[in-house]
Amino acid sequence: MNNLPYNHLEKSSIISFAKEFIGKSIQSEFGEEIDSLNLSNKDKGQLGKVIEELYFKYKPNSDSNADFKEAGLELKSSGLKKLKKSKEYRAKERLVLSIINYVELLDLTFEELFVDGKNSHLLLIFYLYEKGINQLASEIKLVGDWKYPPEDIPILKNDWEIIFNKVKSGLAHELSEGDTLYLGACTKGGKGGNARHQPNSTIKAKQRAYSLKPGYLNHIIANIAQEESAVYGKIIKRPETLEKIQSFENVVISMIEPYYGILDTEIETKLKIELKRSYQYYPSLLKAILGVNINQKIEEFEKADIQIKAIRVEENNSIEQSVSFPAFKFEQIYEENWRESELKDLIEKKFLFVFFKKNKGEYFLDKAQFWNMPFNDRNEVRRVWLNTKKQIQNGTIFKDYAYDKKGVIRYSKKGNPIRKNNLPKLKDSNVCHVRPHGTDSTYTYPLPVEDKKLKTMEYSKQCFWFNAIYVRDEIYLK
DNA sequence: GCATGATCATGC
DNA sequence: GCATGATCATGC
Repeated sequence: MNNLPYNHLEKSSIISFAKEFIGKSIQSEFGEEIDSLNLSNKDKGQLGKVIEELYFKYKPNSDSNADFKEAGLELKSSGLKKLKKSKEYRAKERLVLSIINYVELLDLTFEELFVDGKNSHLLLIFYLYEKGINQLASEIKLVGDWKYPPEDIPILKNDWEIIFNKVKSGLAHELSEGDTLYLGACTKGGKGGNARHQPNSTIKAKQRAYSLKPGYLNHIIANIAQEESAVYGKIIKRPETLEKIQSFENVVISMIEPYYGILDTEIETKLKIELKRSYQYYPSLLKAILGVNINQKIEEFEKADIQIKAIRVEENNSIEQSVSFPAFKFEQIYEENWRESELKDLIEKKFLFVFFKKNKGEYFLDKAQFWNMPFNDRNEVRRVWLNTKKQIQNGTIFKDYAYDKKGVIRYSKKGNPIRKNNLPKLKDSNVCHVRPHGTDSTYTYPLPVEDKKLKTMEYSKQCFWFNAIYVRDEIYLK
């Protein structure tokens, strides 16, 4: 290893050498050598491994040591996607760290893994992801190293403990990324064939790896790119606050709790703000309670990728409105399988539900609670997703127009014909359904397959909804 | 009063 | 001009 163009014993040398790779690609620099590596199709996705071998001329290892074991640096490559609107970069997906060995896990401490061990100091090489372009030909866009700052350690440790305790209790098969904030337990490996034994249970569990969740990875990216700016609003100013109250969730709840039982308008008065009665009223009120400007993002929520939902509850404890998500792209569902689907990612996230309850015609803040979807319900969502996909594949979304008693097509207030569809309905599942979600019904997304009845290649935007009854019974009343 | 389709208002 | 979080509107 004496002829290396960097000093493999020194982190700083490795990092600065890595930065020289920015703007290039494996294909552009080592095109002819790629073939000599005899990469299997599986390896072709492992850009990090190839970079290590061709660029660093360093033999990769997959044992429990870090990749650059003398220097204690773990090399990770990951994709960046460029946002269309803002042109900013975001993580294409979570960053997968070491495999969670369910049996040996119980011998390793958090510190051995994330403070001193393999995952403690990362050398991150981000390539620019573009659809249809092989990783090896992708441009290296951003390079930097990452050590967990002290204020993140309590949250990471708490995450690790949640994973640890679930495995210890024989519940490895029920692990979910929504269990945790920054550090996730993501599935790794393809369909079937990857079931592992776990301690204290005879049920086999999917293979999973520790991962840095997309929100947290975006935070890292922003730091490395020096783009961290005032658009983030911190809830937790000092790490000590966190250690004292034990968990991030408790900190957030303890900030909302003082407003329990108080009318929305009184909360405005207390906070010395005036909000308009728009559909954004309750989300805005919540941000104000958390001490964040309305137009700011909340740093911890971004890092942990927490989904906030403001819900109105009626006097008889019913919830009238189902809970919407962003509109999906028909083409994307058509192309994806469940494991890599957007919806699976979404429902594995952690949610913060804040309930505003009606009393004599006015709403007061009733309670706030963190939640993530139980294992069995996630399977039910999968079923609904598959049914949705089937309609898209078959070109059978459109069912019929809505007619009045005289047999004339009904039109909406805005003058658009009302169309009924075959997508999964409220009654088809006790967890979720599909309904329109756009500015109005003329806002469409392209269809991958022509709609058989409508003879068009587009349809009104739709999204998945949590059933209102599900939210009431499984979250509000629990 | 529920189920379903449609749309509002804001912010980027 | 559209994405989004949320809520409205109408028929049955």
